[in-house]
Amino acid sequence: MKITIKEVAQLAGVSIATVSRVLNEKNKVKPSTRDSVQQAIEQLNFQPDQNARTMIKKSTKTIGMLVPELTNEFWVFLLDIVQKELWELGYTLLIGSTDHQREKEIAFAKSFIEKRVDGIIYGSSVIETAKEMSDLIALTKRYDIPIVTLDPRIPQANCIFGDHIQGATDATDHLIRQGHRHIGYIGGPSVSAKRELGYRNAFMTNDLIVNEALIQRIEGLPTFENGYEAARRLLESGERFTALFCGNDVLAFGTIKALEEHGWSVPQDIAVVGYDDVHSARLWKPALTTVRQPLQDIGRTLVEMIMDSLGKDIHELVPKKIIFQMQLVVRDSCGASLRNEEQQ
Amino acid sequence: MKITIKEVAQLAGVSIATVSRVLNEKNKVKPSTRDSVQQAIEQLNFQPDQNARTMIKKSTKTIGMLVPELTNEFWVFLLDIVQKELWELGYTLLIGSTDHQREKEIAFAKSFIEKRVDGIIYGSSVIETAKEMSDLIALTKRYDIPIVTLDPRIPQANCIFGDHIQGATDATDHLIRQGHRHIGYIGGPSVSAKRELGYRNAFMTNDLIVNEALIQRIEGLPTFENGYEAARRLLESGERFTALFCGNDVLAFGTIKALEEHGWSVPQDIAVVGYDDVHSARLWKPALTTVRQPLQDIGRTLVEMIMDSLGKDIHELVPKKIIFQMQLVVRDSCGASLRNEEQQ
DNA sequence: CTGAAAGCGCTAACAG
DNA sequence: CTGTTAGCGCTTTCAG
Repeated sequence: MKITIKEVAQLAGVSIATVSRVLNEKNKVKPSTRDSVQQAIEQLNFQPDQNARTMIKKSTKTIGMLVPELTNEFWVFLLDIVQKELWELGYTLLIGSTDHQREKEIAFAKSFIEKRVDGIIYGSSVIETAKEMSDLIALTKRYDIPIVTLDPRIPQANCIFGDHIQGATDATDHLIRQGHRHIGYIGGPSVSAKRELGYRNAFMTNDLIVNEALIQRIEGLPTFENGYEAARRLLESGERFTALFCGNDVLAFGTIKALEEHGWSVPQDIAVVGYDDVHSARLWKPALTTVRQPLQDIGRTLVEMIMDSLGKDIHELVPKKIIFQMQLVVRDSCGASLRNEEQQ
Repeated sequence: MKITIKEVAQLAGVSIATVSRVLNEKNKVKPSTRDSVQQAIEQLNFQPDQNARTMIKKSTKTIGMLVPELTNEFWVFLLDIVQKELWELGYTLLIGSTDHQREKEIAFAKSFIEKRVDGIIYGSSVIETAKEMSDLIALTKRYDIPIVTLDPRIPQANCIFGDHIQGATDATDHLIRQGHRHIGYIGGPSVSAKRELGYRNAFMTNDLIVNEALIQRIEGLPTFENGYEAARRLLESGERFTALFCGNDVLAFGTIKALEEHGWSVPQDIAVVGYDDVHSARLWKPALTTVRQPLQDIGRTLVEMIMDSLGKDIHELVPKKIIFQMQLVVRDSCGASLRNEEQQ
């Protein structure tokens, strides 16, 4: 039993055009007719078919969002912010969790395009080469679908990214200032390579040399378990190290676990710094020193940018790039507070 | 520059009907024409418009999912499972985070209906009365949209729920068996009331009496912060208690924090048990004793049920109710392992 | 096997 | 102010 604009029109004793008018609050409809139409709508519990609307209006009022994983607080909180922000603006969110896999990204993007989303928010930590991205971009251009990315830099698109080189440099530099010289790094392909670069950068600017043996790249996802494993490998390598900088907080949590199982306590025996400043970072024991990404700002800007590009001709668009500063948040795991106490 | 089935037909030198046929792999199309059509499709990078399709096929290949919050691992992991499961089946997920608010639930549901999702997965911990739910159900019935719920029990719908009375009873009973008599409960309206009932049930079956002063109901969301506050209130009340059962793990984490700040260590001075067995429960210090919800099974069943009801006439449907057993997972925070060691 | 034509439910001119 | 009508892009009879 389908209920369409036709049934409403019939019940209200008007034409479908009139019903459409009261639905869209456009051309003034005589109050009395409007009332009877509205009454019919409520009586029938009529919900206009968005798909039919879309065919004409060319807008689905939905945005597609691609995230690499849903098991990392960072992405989930971002998702949450974006979703709420969009809802306020009358949009709903279609989501795709891509597991950091390029094929899934493309597959989801295609399905988004088929659904004719109004825009795509593309979050990823995979490093993109221009060639590899051309599919996605070509597709979205083809269908005039604006896209805004978080972290991947695509010349033709609006992009937002954190200054991870700066963030990672600050984190590593902080460790160096604490007197550490043997600092390891735990990261990998699923973590922005910028963080490793920042780590190296801090060494360079301090005239120090990186011990390549202290760099552990995890193969799979940047999970707790993989952080744990990476730290174990480092421990077993026999190399000497007194501090560890981890590509993200979850990795740092796993790392701390491995360290403590090994009998080392953080930060007394070894300093650990994470990245992201996920909600649980401050709750962890020890409270994690980490690099804060301005999540709220990022989420809002993402939505702002996508909304901004909606009306416009995508081919005329001058791609904007917005970069966010990262902020080192010193807590317990790096041992800085410990040192300060000693000095006092 | 929009590219439609028309352009493809033109390029391939056939009618749009033929293009449609190769798209839907139906009536055999002569291999040679099929090839040229397929070539045209690729050349133009044609993505058929799902909205137009939907108007005829009556299926959007998308499912809407309502969750109360995205900042609790429980719902996020469930979301992740559901999303992946659906993707395998060729469906995409529209999400709505309702903040435990009834109006948002209805508003999202309406927007889902307008988009003509094929089905709705409705997760909530809000207690529903038949009257309050009638809107939502009436709406979905009206538009033949199947709905399956997680935890709310709606007579006319397929429902899945955990046996939270059993789970909470087991948890509390375990504490009682450890010798605890002064056991508090931290919960509230945004946590299934079943958990409080299970808590009470354990007291009854053990011929003990609940001290109502030890029940703390949080007003807002069941967050870390609110768990912390509830525990503080309990601490300040001056009431005596040696164990605390928390309505969910996040609440338990906050509780532990408050307890430790107060100078009590868990589990030596006080036992704490949570609920859900969220991923970080085992990583927490102390590792949290909690009640495990079979998340994987729940997610899968949710998808299974919604898929199951897709073809069928919703009005003929005999609502299924599936109940899942909860499982107590004993770790460190309840002190059981501690006692065992002492006894040895 | 393939094309022509009739809609799906709605909006947007265009008349009245 | 309101009704008629022509599509939106696609699928689906119904003929050839």
